[in-house]
Amino acid sequence: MAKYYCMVQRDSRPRVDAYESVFGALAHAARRRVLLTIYFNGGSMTAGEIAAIFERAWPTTTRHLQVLEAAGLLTHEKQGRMRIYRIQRKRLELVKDWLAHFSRNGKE
Amino acid sequence: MAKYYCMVQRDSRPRVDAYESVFGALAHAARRRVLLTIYFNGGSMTAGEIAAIFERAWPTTTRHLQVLEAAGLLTHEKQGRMRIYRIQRKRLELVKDWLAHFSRNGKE
DNA sequence: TGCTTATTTAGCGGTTGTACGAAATATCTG
DNA sequence: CAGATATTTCGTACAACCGCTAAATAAGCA
Repeated sequence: MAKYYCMVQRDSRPRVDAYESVFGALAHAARRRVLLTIYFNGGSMTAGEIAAIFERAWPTTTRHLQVLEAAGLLTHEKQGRMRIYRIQRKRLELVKDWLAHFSRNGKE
Repeated sequence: MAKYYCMVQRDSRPRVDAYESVFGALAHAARRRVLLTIYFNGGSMTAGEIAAIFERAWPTTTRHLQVLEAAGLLTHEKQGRMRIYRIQRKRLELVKDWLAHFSRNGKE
């Protein structure tokens, strides 16, 4: 009866949850597009600018923005009655970190 | 009335669909764990070995394997009555490719 | 104050995803 | 062939997700 590496991460729970929320957020095409759109428009946009670009109803976009923010991929600040969403590129590195598991040098 | 980059990818549909399936597959913790587990066990494992490690019922794991395979992250071959799943590391580079959009040099 | 603009919250159908147990398929073994 | 092993397919129940409309909140403006 052979033994296998199980890849359960018992500790570092915050990191596990972080993967969960980040990968979850990136799982939807609209949310990936939101990130790209904000990024290519200089890193920040108001909710209205974002919502105007997408076909969905505004509340739908709001929801996506919230998912992205919960994942730490966006932050927002108020400016008057507008909310400015700013991309957190650093957070995307979590994905890169996860991918790095598969690039141990020494393996083909 | 300002104009914004919209980030709609009208062409290259296969690539868009590929993102969809790959990010979708990675959105579930169990599937991410399957990939890591197979990778750290040498790149391939039988369905039974994989199913034995996870708490879920076997049919559930089968489904996850199918999702991963549909995304191109795994392939399988039959060997007798066993099915050997093999990781396709190359496919993970799609994720890296997508991330690369956010690392234009010249930007802070 | 009352009207407009900006944006979110609430609530509700519809679709999709997840997990399970039972049954089916396929292969090996005696 | 009969039985055991390996794995998937099927059918179902439940939860999560998505998108919508209507209503609420909040800020700016006359």
